[in-house]
Amino acid sequence: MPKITEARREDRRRQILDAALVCFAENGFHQTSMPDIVRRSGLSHGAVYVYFKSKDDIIVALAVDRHRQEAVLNSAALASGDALESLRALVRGYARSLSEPGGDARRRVSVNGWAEALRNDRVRASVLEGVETPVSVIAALVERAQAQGAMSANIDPEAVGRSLVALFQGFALQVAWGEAVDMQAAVAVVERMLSGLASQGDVTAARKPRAR
Amino acid sequence: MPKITEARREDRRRQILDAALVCFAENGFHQTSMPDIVRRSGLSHGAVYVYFKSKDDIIVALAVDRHRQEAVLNSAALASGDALESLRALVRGYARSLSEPGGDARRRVSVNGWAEALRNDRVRASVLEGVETPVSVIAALVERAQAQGAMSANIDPEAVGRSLVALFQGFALQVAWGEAVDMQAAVAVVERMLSGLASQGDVTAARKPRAR
Amino acid sequence: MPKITEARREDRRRQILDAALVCFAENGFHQTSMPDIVRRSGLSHGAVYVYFKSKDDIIVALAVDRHRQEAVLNSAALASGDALESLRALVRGYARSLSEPGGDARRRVSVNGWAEALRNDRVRASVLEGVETPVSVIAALVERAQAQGAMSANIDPEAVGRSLVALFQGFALQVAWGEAVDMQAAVAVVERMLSGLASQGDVTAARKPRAR
Amino acid sequence: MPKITEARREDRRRQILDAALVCFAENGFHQTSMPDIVRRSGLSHGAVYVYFKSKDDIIVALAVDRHRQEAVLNSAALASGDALESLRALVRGYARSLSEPGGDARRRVSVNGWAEALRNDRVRASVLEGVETPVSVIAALVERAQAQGAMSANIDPEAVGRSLVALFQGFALQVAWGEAVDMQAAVAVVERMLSGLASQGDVTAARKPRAR
DNA sequence: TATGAATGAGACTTCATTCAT
DNA sequence: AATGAATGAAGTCTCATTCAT
Repeated sequence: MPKITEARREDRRRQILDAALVCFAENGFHQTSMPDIVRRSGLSHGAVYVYFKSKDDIIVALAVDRHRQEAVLNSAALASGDALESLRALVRGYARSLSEPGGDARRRVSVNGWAEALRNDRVRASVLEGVETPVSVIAALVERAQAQGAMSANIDPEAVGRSLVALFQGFALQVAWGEAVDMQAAVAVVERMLSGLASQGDVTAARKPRAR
Repeated sequence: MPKITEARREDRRRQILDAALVCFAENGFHQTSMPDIVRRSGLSHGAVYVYFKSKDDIIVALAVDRHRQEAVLNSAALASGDALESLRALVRGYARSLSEPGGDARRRVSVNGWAEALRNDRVRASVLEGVETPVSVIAALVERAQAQGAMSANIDPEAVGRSLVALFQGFALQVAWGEAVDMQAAVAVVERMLSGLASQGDVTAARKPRAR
Repeated sequence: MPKITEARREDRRRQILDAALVCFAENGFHQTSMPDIVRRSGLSHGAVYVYFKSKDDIIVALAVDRHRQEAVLNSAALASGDALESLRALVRGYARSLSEPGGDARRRVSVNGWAEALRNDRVRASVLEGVETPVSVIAALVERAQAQGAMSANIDPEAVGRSLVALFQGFALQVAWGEAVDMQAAVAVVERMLSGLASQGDVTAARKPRAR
Repeated sequence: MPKITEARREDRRRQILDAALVCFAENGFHQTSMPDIVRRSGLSHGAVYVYFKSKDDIIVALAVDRHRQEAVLNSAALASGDALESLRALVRGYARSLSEPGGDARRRVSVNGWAEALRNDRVRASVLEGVETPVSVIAALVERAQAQGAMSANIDPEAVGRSLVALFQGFALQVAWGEAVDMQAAVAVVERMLSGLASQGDVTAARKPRAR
């Protein structure tokens, strides 16, 4: 029989996470103090601790939130029939999310999360799941494309997954730094790169067998 | 007139930076304390402050070191004549540096540096220079390849630069996390992708107009 | 006009005190938090404050409870006729209460109460009354024994009271610590000691004047 | 090559322990804050932490100090030849230490230590050793007295040890509380009690002429 | 140069208690 | 009567850095 409604409870949580996101984006996890978050959230010190047991829990909650949002993006990709086209759609989706205005803070916090994942097991779990999922989705699409004859059979599906994910991790990094990334041009290049994986690319492969 | 030789001075500096690298790799910049570094360096607290004015200076010094090492990798690429082959060589060079055994600490610290670059101007300068340089080198190679007719003219050279750099930033991240990245397979995929940028890729493009 | 019956009220009180006793026995008064007590009592935070104005009130209530229980033990002693035998009975009563299984928590909390009595006036009042009462009872028995000729007249009755109480305070302490106190052997020794106070001891005393 | 001499170091330590003793005597361990100790010691906050890793370490250090002082008292007792007289000397020694003017703070802290020993293993170790040592010493003296025929053979030596120690623990408690304990009268009673353990104290006393 | 004791601000978190519901 | 969210003061401890030696 809680004294406040579930909705209000969720509001408070969000209020804290929003405040934390802004602080973390500005100063990183470990140079943001709890007083910073408290101040920005407009709540009292103790109130924050009602909703989150520790600063670490706030960091983890943000990582989980982030991962949950991205999951939606990925799950949609497997629906369509044309595997190659699905891949291209996925690429465009990633690109779009990197161009999203107002997503700055979230992108900066993501980069902080990558570093945090190196030593914080809970963050690591969330972040790695956020990486492994798209890798698997892409690998599945590649396999489907290979089955459809649209992609050369001697390509390692997982390697394609890791490569595309790596590509967008790097883009995310550059965007977070505020570098002048021309996302449209980048997508054009990536689509050319994808075409290198398509079947006709094999001709090349046949002519120039790679050592391995 | 220094009371110790320049060589000894350099030794001390290295001793401190080595200690700091290990600590930072393990715990990140802001969860490593000066006492941690002092302890691991085997020096005294005060001695460390003789060589570095602040903890921040140590972080920056490591970033600069890192950047200096990478510069070598890039500068070599422009020498050879065949631009496309140079690109491939560059790719293999990056891949090799990611597989280098014993480079773990350095790679982990790099990821921390990416986050640090978001808010620490001196680190940012160093890190961004470390990104812009290869972007330019690759763009130059692409332009040369286009001039040689080995690459389609309607590709944005800088976008290729950003893409390849992004790719390896992402790989670096995944490797730093300890994920099972099959670097050899990855290189194979990247070379296929590069072939998508090569001239014959255009033929494909012409034959199979992209939906969008 | 209370909305709940007096019985229910008393139940709640007991529920809280029982929970507090367990917590205090485990962690002491000041390392037990109100949340600890609330959790263990199964009540809500606010409910506890309905029955006790403060944490201090809970501590005092336990001290008073304890004192009330012990009072019974003492009051019985004055009934019998043979003073010396009454003393022995008292000793056996104390010993029995120290051996009582399940009394562990109460004994541990007592020791905490002794320390608390050093600075908390309300606890002090309760605890000291719990000491002064048996001292008086024993002194009265000694005086009666002296009147009956069963005990040397030149013994200070209050000193005997303090001594016997001290003896059992010390035993209580050792038992609370979980030391291997052989209570039966201890009682045997104490009875021997009591016999030293009995009349025939005087002969010795007379023959062998103490140095001091 | 410490920057300060060992003596100065020891001075500082003592300065802190003295301050802590006064604070603990006044308010107990857990109602004394580190700022309290810092303030009274006249040192800076950080300086205290140079000498003691934690508040707990200060508490333990006091317990150890205390135990070391008492050890002297006990070790002396085994020297003399006459076991019964040694026992009496021990009793007078204990009594003297309870009358020592200026020992108030130390006695109050001891009582706090007893409570602390219930849950703090390091304090417990120190405190229990401080109890077990005199118990053993007394038991040894009793055995020697029995061998000398000065004490009835059917008395449990350890029980005597525990009893005498208990007696003085109880006295210490009453003195710490500031009760009007007439130590001289108490010693007189204790010596009578001891005589109850001597051979003639036996019911059999008449039948069993004592050696001495 | 080098030492390491010292500083004191500030970190995270918990607490006893209150009070709107 | 009872709930449990909220308060904000205060707790312990660590930190980057300085400076007497």
